[in-house]
Amino acid sequence: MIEYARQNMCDFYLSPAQPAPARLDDFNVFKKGNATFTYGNLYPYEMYPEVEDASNVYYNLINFRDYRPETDSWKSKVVEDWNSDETVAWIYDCAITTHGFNELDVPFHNFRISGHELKNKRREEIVDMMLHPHVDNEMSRRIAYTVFDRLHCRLSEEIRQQSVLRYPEQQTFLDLDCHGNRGYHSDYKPNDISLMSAADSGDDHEDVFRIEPASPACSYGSDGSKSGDEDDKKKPFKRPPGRPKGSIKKDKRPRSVSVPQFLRDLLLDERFCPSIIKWEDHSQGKFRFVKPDEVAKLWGQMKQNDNMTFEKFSRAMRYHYQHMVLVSVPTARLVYQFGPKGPDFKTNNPNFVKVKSELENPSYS
DNA sequence: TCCCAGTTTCCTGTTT
DNA sequence: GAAACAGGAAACTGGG
Repeated sequence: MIEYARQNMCDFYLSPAQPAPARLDDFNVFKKGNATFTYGNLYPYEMYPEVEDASNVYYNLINFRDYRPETDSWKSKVVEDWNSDETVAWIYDCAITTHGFNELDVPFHNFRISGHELKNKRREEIVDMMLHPHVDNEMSRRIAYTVFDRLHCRLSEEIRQQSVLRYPEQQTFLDLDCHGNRGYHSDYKPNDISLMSAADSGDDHEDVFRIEPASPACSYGSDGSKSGDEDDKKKPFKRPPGRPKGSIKKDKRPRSVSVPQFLRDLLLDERFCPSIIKWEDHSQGKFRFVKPDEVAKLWGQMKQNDNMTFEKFSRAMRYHYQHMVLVSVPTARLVYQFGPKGPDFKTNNPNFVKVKSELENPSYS
């Protein structure tokens, strides 16, 4: 039916030569007179009770006119090299084919951009692009999050493949795929590459965390000096403070995400908020660690550092007090606050509180 | 080469 | 007493 509408009705009633308002009128006339059945099939009322006119269908049909997902050339290219057609085709494959979203809910025309532009979009920018006046905001946000995640999974995979080609003997955090993280035994799947997006430089630390306690080359005392006396042999290996020497320099990569950005990303991600971290007072940027060790573990996972603890992580957080990126919240334990120089943490749904319609239609969440 | 920002580790002391 | 917090110190990295 959709195909029929796209190929016939749309072409007939929505001539490209006509100005948009006229075409919308035509479509409404068409809908009222003849095509209620079609309209009902495109937007089943039980799923979209808020849809009361044909404009939604109209706008999306318009989108289809501009959009021809015929190409699959994106499959053999890196995101960076996609042209606008390939970007749109990938969006279709990702959102519709793979994740089963309704094709009429995706404003494809907003995604007629190059892969280079797409990969530089932030999560909220993707959300903005996905928003459409005639599509439910929560639905758009859900699609956008899916698209964003899949995009960064793909980018991660591209980097991983390049990394394997360049350093086949080395294992980096990028070996963590999008469906589970090697060595991470938790219910949480930190597959949101936004959390890792710019963390490529983190793999410079990979050697850091591979120091074996028995390694003669690493027999440093706690004061950082070499020592080989009996006491040190008895004591378990104690890593000296700071980053050990010997990290291999590689290609220049973007600087890692900072601790405040990492926290912000967790708080804006439904998979982590409110299960392990949540907003205490979103208007003030206050948040609470629900499972501080899990957050630290995620940070360590991202940094390829199995030794990360909340104690160390919180020290990194406290470092940001001095620049007012974070501010302390006295008296409240495990509660911190973004400062005036902190990252943008705006969201219209802190802690992902279910809206009424979602509660009434749990199958749609 | 130097400096700075950011991070990690260790540590001591304080507060809850 | 344990956990959380605060912050100094040192060592390191990447970037300007």
